[in-house]
Amino acid sequence: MKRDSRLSGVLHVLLHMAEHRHPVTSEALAKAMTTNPVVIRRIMAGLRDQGYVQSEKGHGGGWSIACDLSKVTLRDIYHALGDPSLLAMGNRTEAPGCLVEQSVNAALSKAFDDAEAFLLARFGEVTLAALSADFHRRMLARGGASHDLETIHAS
Amino acid sequence: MKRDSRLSGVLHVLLHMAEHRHPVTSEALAKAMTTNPVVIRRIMAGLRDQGYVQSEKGHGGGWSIACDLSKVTLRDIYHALGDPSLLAMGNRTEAPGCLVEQSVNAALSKAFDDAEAFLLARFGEVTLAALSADFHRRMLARGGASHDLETIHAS
DNA sequence: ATATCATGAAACATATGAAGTTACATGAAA
DNA sequence: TTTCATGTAACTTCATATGTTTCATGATAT
Repeated sequence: MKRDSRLSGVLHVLLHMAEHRHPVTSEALAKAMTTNPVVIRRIMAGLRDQGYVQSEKGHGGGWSIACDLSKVTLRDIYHALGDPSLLAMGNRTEAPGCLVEQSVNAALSKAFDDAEAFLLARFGEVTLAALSADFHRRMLARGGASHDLETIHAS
Repeated sequence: MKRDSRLSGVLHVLLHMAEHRHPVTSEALAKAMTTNPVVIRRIMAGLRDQGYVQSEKGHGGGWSIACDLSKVTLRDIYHALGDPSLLAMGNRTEAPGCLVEQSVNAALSKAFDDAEAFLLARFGEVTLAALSADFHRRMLARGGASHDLETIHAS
């Protein structure tokens, strides 16, 4: 299965935005992500609706953080993306008449549901602030280079 | 993401086969699964290679169980299918130069890897015999109807 | 022998959804 | 009023599970 990388992408964007005082345009973010500005706007739409980020039009416009990074977890961001599928596997039929398939579904569903709950719980343990802090640690370890988005991505 | 239902499908097939003494044809299995015989052969190929089932050509041919159901787990079957993706999500880039993305990847990869290990562990706890036993319990609860594949799926 | 049955495998079609792209309307700032 | 940036719709592209057709291979029954 082709993997959904929206969560990965949106986190990347958020952490870059956190390094900027001023709004960052979709175009600048897209360049850093090697993608298209519309893709950025698309994955940011849900976060804007939830108030995690805000967008401004016109000169000096762009995206900026609108929340306390220490209060928002990966799970919150996941929900803001619209709860995309976590698992690549699923049951063949949801409400089968066949008793065999009911047994199979029961066993698999339990495992699937538990795995999803497990993953969501993990997401809930990680705040955006923790991610950002980890980034700053890596930055220092590498020699404390610039926080600038373009500089980071130039390497 | 569209979900992969091969594991679900192959388990359904195996449990039906377990109810038959004689080989079951791909066509009969396909009819029960409302799919195509070639699809059956395709998902069974890996299991045959691993020796969990065997196939015979010609009159009276078809598929039959070739293993001890109490010794084979869902995890074994999963591997026989070729280790398909378990998670629908993944990192945007595997080996990013960007330190921000490295932080994101590190956090997500840990959660993803743990969730996969969790799910595989669950699979490893369930034997085919346990699934079959669960089916028989459901059968008795419903009044102990026929084990016949066609009868089961006629309902 | 040969007709029939069943698998094995290749080739192709279909469907779904993420990702990428284009185009244009909306609205804010210089 | 020109420029910039987002908002949104529509479209293309791509990957992959699933479905289908076709024919070769081999086993069994008559």
